[in-house]
Amino acid sequence: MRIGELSARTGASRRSLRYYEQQGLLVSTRSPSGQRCYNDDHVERVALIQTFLAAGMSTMSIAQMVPCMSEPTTAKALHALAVMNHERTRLTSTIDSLMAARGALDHLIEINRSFLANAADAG
Amino acid sequence: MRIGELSARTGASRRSLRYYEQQGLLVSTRSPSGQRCYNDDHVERVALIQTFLAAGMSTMSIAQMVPCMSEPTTAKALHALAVMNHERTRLTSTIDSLMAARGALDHLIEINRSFLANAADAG
DNA sequence: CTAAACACTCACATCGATGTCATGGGCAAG
DNA sequence: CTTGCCCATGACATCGATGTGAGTGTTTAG
Repeated sequence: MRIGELSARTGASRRSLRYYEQQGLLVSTRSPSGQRCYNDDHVERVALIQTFLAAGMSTMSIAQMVPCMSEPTTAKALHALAVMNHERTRLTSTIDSLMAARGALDHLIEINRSFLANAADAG
Repeated sequence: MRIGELSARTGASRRSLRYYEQQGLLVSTRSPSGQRCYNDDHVERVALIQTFLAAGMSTMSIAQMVPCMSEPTTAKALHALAVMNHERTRLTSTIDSLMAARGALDHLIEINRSFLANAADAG
């Protein structure tokens, strides 16, 4: 399939797909005229990229974790593992932050409800 | 206290503190010469702001949720409540995304470990 | 009094993923 | 051949919180 179809299937814009390739997250074969060709595996790969990007990872981290431009090497795998552990730690602490924020928000919501109840009584 | 001390106590830069004020997240009284004066309550307030910013909320949302520039009104409280519920939904779905990403990451880590184990056997 | 440390405002720079526009080639249907 | 749609590349724009630097006034310690 060409880029338009991959875009439609994944929800990623054509612009983004080209960007992912430029950043080494995605490879494509090219037709004789230079157009990008993809297969079903690429749909899954883009989904993974989207999952990671949505989690706030940078394209550089993703490229290091899930190389696609070169053969896997022991050295690269070790580096990838280090990056993955780092990102995992970051993810977990971000999740904690978000849960803390949600707790604070719940508290505020409660306060706000009380204020509105009092206002209703008074008014 | 002046801005330097508030910065030291909260970890927010002076630049950020002035920005929060400009965005309506923080108020300060001014000394005759124009310097900002804060009290202990401001330390807590900045902590709350940091919690929300770290959760990816915008200063505008925070300003709507926790107004400090004007008297609370029923209308404003209703608006604040709407924003809070919206942010809460967003937070929850972001947390879900992060946990999904962490799951995907764990899967990759496992694959990577297997690869390294095989490489060690072969090498 | 003086020097150091702090504060003020204003303006410009930064980062990263993505949007958008310009310009031009590729290909199928009429 | 032409019209219309898809694709290619490259350059510039965007957003929001924060960094940074210039130029100037303020407070405090010696």
